Amino acid sequence: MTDSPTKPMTAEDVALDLERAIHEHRLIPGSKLGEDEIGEVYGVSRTVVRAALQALAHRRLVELKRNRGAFVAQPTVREAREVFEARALLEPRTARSAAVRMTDGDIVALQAHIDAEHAALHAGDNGRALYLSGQFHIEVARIADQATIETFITELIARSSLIIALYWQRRAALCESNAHHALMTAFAARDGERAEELMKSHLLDLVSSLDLSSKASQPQSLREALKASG
Amino acid sequence: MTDSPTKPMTAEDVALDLERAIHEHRLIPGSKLGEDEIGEVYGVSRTVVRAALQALAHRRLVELKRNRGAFVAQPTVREAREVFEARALLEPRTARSAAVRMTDGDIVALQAHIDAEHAALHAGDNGRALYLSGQFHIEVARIADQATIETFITELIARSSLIIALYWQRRAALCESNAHHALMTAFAARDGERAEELMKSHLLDLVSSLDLSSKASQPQSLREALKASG
DNA sequence: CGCAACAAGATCGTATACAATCTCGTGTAC
DNA sequence: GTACACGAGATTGTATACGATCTTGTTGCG
Repeated sequence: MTDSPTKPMTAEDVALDLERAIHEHRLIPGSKLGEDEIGEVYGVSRTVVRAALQALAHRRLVELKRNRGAFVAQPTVREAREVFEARALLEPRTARSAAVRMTDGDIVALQAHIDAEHAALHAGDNGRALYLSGQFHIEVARIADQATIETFITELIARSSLIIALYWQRRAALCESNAHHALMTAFAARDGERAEELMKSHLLDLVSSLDLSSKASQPQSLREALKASG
Repeated sequence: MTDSPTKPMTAEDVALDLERAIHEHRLIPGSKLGEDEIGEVYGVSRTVVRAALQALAHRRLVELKRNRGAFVAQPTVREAREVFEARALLEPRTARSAAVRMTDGDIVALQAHIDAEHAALHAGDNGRALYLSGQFHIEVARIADQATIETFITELIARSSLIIALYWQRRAALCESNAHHALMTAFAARDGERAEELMKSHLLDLVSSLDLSSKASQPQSLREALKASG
């Protein structure tokens, strides 16, 4: 089990790993992503690192500043509202389609997903719990069998993770527990109408758990944030 | 006006130019996009060409095949259906928002857009007319003031152009003329409800103008197509 | 003492070179 | 005559090298 001759990772591998790290809040918004640094970590050249960063930039997960480098994106309040507007347009109808097409196997898989989320939560691994709660939404889109919409939702979920990192205010519990469980009952009953409504309220709850008062924290740059605290 | 000392284009410039060419059907689905060839055309190195192609690949406009190169994407029948499903979810509600927020200036600009489309059509420039008809939808999204949704719609419009290139059957007239004009009347009246309904029917009309009988033409590769004709 | 100009270091942008893989034509065996 | 195997050519994948730009510490002037 030597790890020295690890076969070279491709750009997509690096992008996926970075995306996971961002999703789990191991990389926080604003973090600098130096090309040499990442290349050294994964044992690849800057060429593939750049490709990975460009891919993430296109998904709006990192921001590329010319001659300055790549940073984990910091969605503005406006972008946060837009992301949840888009989710409100896409996800409820997708949940309805999923409810109709849902197989028994899908239900088992979804329930296992929720269980894993709870397990991570009880283990104190909030990052992983947050990641899994996002994956739940993506699973629903997959079951709805709409790959294009699934791609959009996947991007919106990832951006939502950044938004939560920046604007979360209710630190009590991860919102999902109840909402996702309620959705499961609608799925089990193949009740598309109810699934659509539940998803709609779930998204509204999510938005209301954020602090999007416009004037609030948008630390455009680390320097800005430090200035303010000084 | 010498063009020899043209300053070097950036990757995004190349990507935009290629996207326009695809959108105007100057590049048809399946076309090979050789890196050296493109680099020579735009006077840039393969490095920037690769970045441009990767950007287009992420927008699903080109397909990257490992060790084989980049090709203009050939959406399958299934992808075609999915694209219009997604548009059906996003565009009607967006048209409603646009109608409410519409300013007099917006209306003038939109009307000018339609006029340009008709002019291109009468000039026989079908490619440009198709491009402009797509831009109309994007303009609506811009007026709705939802940048995130606008990004999605922009991608869907571009993919729709590929789908039209592959599956168009009514060659009579570009579908837009009437539908877009009708939308304008709803916009002028700030009638969001009507704009939403009109956009919905417009998209349904679009789908019904395609030949999506599953077994039909999907020339996976140029070679396949030529084999069949031989 | 504060501020602006300058220079050294670091990081990114682009081009080029080399290695890996695939395509396709040629030759040989059956 | 057909089919398979081999090799030359071409194309992509990756790494490295060099130039441009930005950051930052220092120095000199006001």
